[in-house]
Amino acid sequence: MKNTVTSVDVARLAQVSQSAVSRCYTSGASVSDETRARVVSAAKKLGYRPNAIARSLITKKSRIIGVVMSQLDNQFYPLVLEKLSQRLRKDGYHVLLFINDRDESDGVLAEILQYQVDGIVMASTVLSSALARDCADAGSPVVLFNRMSRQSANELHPASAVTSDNEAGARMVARHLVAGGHQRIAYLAGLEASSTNLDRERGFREELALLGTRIHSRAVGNYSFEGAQRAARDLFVKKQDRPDAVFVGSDHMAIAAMDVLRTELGLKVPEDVSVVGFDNVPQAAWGAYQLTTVEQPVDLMIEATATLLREQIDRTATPHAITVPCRLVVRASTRPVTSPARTP
Amino acid sequence: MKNTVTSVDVARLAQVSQSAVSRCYTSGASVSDETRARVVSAAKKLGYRPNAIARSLITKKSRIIGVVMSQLDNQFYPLVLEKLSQRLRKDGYHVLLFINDRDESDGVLAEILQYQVDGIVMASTVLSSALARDCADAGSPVVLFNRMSRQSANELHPASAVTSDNEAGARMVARHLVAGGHQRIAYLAGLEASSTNLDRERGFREELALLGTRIHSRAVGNYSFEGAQRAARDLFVKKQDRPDAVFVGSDHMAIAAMDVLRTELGLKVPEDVSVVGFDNVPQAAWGAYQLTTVEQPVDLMIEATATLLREQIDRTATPHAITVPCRLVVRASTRPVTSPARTP
DNA sequence: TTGAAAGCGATACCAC
DNA sequence: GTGGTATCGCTTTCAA
Repeated sequence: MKNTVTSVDVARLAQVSQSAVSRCYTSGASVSDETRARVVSAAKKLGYRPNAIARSLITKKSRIIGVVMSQLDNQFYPLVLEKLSQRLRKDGYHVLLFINDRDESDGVLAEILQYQVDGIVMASTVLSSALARDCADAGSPVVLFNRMSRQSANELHPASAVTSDNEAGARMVARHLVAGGHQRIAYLAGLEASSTNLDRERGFREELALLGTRIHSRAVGNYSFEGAQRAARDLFVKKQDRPDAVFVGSDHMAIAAMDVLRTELGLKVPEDVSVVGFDNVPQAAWGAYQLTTVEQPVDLMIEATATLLREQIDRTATPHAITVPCRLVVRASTRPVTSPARTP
Repeated sequence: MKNTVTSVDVARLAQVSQSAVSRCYTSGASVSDETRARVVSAAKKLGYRPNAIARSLITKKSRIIGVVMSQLDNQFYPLVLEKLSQRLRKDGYHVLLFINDRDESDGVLAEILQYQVDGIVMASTVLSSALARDCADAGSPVVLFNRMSRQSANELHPASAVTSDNEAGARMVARHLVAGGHQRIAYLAGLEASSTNLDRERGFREELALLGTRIHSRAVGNYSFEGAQRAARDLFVKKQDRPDAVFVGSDHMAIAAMDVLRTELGLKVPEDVSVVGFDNVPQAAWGAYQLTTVEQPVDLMIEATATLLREQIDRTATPHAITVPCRLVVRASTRPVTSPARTP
């Protein structure tokens, strides 16, 4: 922070008032061509850049959005971060990033709010719902990304949220696996308290029931790579009555699970066991695995996030939730529907 | 940005002067216990939080570091981002994130500078060196992460930089592969103009020469997943005189290459071909591949970055470069040194 | 220790 | 269209 050249300096050099300089940098102000020319040239000569901090102070708009995230090792989130940052930039916003590491999460909020952010996007699974509420209480527009909060559902503490239709996605998986002739279908859960996991598991369970079957076995991976490795071992270590398919609560965990299946347990995917993920990570993540997955439409979700933020910032609508559809993309990690297993 | 409760409000409620309130929130100010107690209680009652924007305006310190990054699909960078953000937070700094998408890069600088950041970390490969120079010219402390700039080397336009010893790392790879008995060693290059790639390739080439051999074949992947896939096809598609080892310029590309080798070309790693990467991506990235790689010590690099930033911010040292050692971690993607290939 | 007052660098409203 | 002036919320002398 060394840029010591101010609008006053420019005004002096350009022989105009300081107000005139200011007008040249605020859109929709009336400045004569001549004045503007002199200001611009003076500004260039001095290397002047308007001070966004000072501007924020008076306009009461920082043009900064606080983004709270965790689990950047799950490739879904870097992807979201990248697209979100680009999308917000189009609206003239910048991203102040807060990465929270499980335990600590209260300090984050206080720090965010001090920076007078215009809005907050919470894309962190490990964040307590209370936090979102606190933000809302503090008057800051908040959008929950990929998670709903109980409070918002109850309309007690309104917070906007954007999610994909996790339940419907999970139902598709159930139908796909049953149609593929699978008999012993396991579920590898994410963080049990998270809304995504609750919705996915519920949809999966209910649709299986409709199809006359049920979850064969279940383990918890807590949305972490190591957790999913352990869970996969638990599910598949015993040879008898082994699952012949597993629906994993996230792509990130699905990749971990497949590693274990193939490398440690010598199982073939999908010959021995079909694997389905959820989320939509870039190909660089699943690579040769050709993972069948329920894709969340990231672009739509980002767009919805931008919309919800705008609505709250402009106070043009009250907080609400947007749910976008997701779709099942079948790749080589599951057996085709007309599978040998179907006609044993 | 709605927090309309100011220090004046608190002062009124606490029956003290506004200055007194301010002192309670600046470390090293003298306030009596009684005054502090009244202020704190009033602040809590009103939900007061000091306005960081206003503070920055007067102190001329925003406590914000601009971080410029690209290629978040390369897992090395999310990892860096996470650790960097946490490290800077310990110093009381926050991260304003700029993700630049190849083409556009000039606009970024201007936007960063307007926010009066206290410093800038450039971890983007696609950034022109000129940009770093511009920042330095503007008087902003800049640290180049994982890349050197020609200018800084020439001492013409000083910029701090932290890199690992890419050249030494590449030499280790050369020795490892030759010791493993490999005869036809290929190099899969990253972005050809980048300093990392230049250093890695030079070290590799020179060490091979010392060992009495040379690069058998070479292709360019430009540090992208797709580019590396194509490059791997080019290198290995012809069955005759195929390389029996390949040093890939980054882990991200190495994973892409291994995908192609195993899935498309039916080659076994490391039986048919050994693969070595470079960078240090989390296990979630390479998973079952057990990739041999040159690990850059991320924590050391982050620490160096924080140090270089401090030095420049406090003007306690002139810009300079820090190079940290890296180490070869041998895993299952390369044949052991006492390999059958050695005694055919 | 405390309060009054002077800015920090910009925007916004005002007459002209 | 243009220049003066109050103001944004805070830190910082400076007397008291």
